[in-house]
Amino acid sequence: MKESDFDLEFFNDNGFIRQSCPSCGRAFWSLEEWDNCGEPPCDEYSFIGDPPMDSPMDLHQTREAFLSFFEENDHERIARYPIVARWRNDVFFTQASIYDFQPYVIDGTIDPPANPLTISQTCVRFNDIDNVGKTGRHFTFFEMLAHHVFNHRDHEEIYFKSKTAELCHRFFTERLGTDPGKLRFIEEWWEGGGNSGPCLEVILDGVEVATLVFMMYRETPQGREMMDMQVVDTGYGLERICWVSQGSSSAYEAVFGSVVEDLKSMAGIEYDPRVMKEYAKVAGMTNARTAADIRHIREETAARLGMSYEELMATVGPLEDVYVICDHSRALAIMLNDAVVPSNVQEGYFARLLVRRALRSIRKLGLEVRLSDVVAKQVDYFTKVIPELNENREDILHLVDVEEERYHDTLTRGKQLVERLTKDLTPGEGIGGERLIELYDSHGLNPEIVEEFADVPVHIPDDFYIQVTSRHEAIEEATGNGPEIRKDLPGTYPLYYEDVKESEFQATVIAVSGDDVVLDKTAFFPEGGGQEWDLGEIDGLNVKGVVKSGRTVFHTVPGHRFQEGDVVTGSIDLERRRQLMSHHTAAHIINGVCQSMFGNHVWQAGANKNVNSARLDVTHYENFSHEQLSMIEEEANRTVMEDIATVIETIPRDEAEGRYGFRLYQGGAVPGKMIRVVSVPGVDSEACGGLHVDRTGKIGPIRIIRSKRIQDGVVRVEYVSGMAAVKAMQEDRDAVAAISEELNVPRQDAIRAVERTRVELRNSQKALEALKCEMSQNATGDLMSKAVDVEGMKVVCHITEEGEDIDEISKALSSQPGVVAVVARAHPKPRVLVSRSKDVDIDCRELLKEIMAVVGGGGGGKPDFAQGGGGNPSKLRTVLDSVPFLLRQLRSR
RNA sequence: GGGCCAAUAGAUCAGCUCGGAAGAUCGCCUGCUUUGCAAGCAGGAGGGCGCGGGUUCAAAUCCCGCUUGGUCCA
Repeated sequence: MKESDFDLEFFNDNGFIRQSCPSCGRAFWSLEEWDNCGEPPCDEYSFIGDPPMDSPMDLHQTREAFLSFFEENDHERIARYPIVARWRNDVFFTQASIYDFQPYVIDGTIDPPANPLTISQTCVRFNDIDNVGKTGRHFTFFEMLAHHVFNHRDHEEIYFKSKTAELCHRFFTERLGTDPGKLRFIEEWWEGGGNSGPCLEVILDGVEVATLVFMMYRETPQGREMMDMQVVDTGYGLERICWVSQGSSSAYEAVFGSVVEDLKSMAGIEYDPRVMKEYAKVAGMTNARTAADIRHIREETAARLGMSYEELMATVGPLEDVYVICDHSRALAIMLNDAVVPSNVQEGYFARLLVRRALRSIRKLGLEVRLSDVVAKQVDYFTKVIPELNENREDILHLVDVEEERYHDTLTRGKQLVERLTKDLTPGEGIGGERLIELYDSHGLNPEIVEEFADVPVHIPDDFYIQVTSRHEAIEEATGNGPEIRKDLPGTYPLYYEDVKESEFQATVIAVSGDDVVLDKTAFFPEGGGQEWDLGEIDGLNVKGVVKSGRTVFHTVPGHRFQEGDVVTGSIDLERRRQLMSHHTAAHIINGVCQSMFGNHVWQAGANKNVNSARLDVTHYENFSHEQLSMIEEEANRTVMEDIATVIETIPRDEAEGRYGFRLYQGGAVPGKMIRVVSVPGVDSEACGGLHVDRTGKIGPIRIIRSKRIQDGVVRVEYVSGMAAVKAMQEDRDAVAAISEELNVPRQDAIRAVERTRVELRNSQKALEALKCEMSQNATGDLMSKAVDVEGMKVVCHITEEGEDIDEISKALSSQPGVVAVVARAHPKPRVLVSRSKDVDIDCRELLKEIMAVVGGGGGGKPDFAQGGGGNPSKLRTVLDSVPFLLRQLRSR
């Protein structure tokens, strides 16, 4: 057996005993000797009703106890990071405190904000969402308390394994008053996100209260490598510790404070602590993974209490719904505060999921409460630790209301759908199988709701959700890799950041590859941040494109003959650049205006600025109205006219974040220690690598063209500014002038004139149609007089001339009594209609068949009307003449 | 990022399986009945079947692509 990773000074000097658990076989350290490792399923909870700590703490007290303890022990307390991990593109949400420092702190790109540090990080995880409310310990939203150390090999070690275990032990014993002998440290191995290392699970009275990870290795295809950075990554469950301190029957009872009490009394729930205690114990023993596990927990609990499954569920069921509402409303408050806009894609979907699940629980309990009211309680409860919650209060609650309304609409649609569906069922037939799955998967109606809406039996298979999942599993995608970065070339010095108005420069060619030229320095701005590249010339040759790869700028200069070492002269098309800068600064202003106008949930979701037009995508729950677009336009132009000096500074990342917050990262993740921040003071500050005007007045007019909802939760604002805006105004003016001229009216009357013209056109079309119909009616008299009598039927055959309406003539003829009408047209393609009066007994299809047999082509229809076409038009005359004969033949069969 | 469902009259939908002259209900308009209202009776208007291709004598209907909305999953 390999030597222990945890032969620590702290354990050895203080008399800890290394033991091995007889049931799971894992090694653990403790001051006392134990029968097992203490973690379920080897052991069960023993703190319920008998907390091992000095005094019960609420959530806020627990957090404060932790953070202040580590502050007193030389850790710097830092603020939480947002719950949407915008600095990363591999995940949506912050799921652990270490996420805050990945990848740039861990890989050494930037320094940690403090070292060592302590934090309470807000997190969400959705993988166990089905267990929330049921197991007594699962949450979607939780806080991870942590102390972190980043030991780089170039610096002296701050502390590592031994001190970590010591601090942990001291926190539980000294600060919380836990009996030292109760703590057990299980040796484990941790792997995640391409890293790995040994770890200790800290067990207290049957529950894992902390995990101490020592991130030391990088897992590569070549094997395990030691990292330059040795990281202490601890995670203490705030909710767990709070729960243990109270010894309550479930974590939910401990952490939700007054919110859970309010809901219980609203729902009129009587709480039986004896049942819940047993339930929590059994749940704690089970690694709840599937619906079957949950069922097992319930059966086991019922057996222990000597009651039936149904009796147990009558007690536990409503409580579970209360807990779900508490959990989901809390997660929503934080997520919406951190600017998640509910939608049907990406991170927004998880917000929608929470809203809908919470509403279902409210519905099940029959509560007369809006979800936003519950979220408001959570906002109130958390605002003392997250002050922005109060600032964003209105915005958060509005988003919840909008989303509740959306679900209401879905249910209304769903109800109609189910009613229509059940109408067509044969008596006794129910809804089940594929149909039930489709109602959920395509229409958002889960089986319980369908059951409620339907007045027929609904058969819900036990593995319903598994079937839904398997539908989605079938296809696995292969995502392509991004463009390769050439790292073999030296960097290009960016002259464009020094003086945006300097158009001429000299530089030396340092590499050549096909049409691409690399210079030692350049004033050409490469494509980036949604801003298009500069155009211009190098030694008189046109530059077609400029891109940056890594730190190297490539100029595409077709037909060049440059060689390494050549000294060249570049010149920039400054007019173009001025336009691009105008569009770029305008984007920042529009973004800032939208945020202050509509709320904190508005974020940039994408942008593009070229020379003729520009667009900015922002997160928002509905498209902007014309009035709102006008307001945005007015406000943006006001900012322009105030002629504010823009500020561009390159400052350390932590300083920038401290000053402007995470709103900086409108354009997404930005690597590096130093960040270039572009500010329009009082309006907007963003990390941005683009080129900007130095005063907002230079933007010129900003003109919003239109907006459209490009996906649920994202609105695209199309705009132009500067000379492009002037051009757009001119185009509009010219268009209106052209329209008025065409209509021969003064421009202020143009709209009325267009309306009138449209109505007139429409009336004329109607009149023409009526006229055609009338003419056909009139023509019937003429045609009827030429009718041939065949066995009492008046047979009319006619080939239409130019201008006659074949359909109307056919209809008019057969609306008279006793008629068989064959109306044909030769151009542009042969077409034959056979119709008859109601009182005539022949099958038009058979007659048509005979006719088309001669003409060629095909046809078909109904007994009283058939139509066909194709074939040879020159045969029409002859075949129509033979219709009386054909009819007689048919009759004689 | 991916799967599924949908788009037809002002609104809600049928018609699509299996191609053959575009329907229902509500709402709207006119008239009658009623002191008035709700309603009832009689009549009427209202439709480029989301867009673009293709197959066919013929497409709302079948095939392909797109747009818009909904929904589920990650």
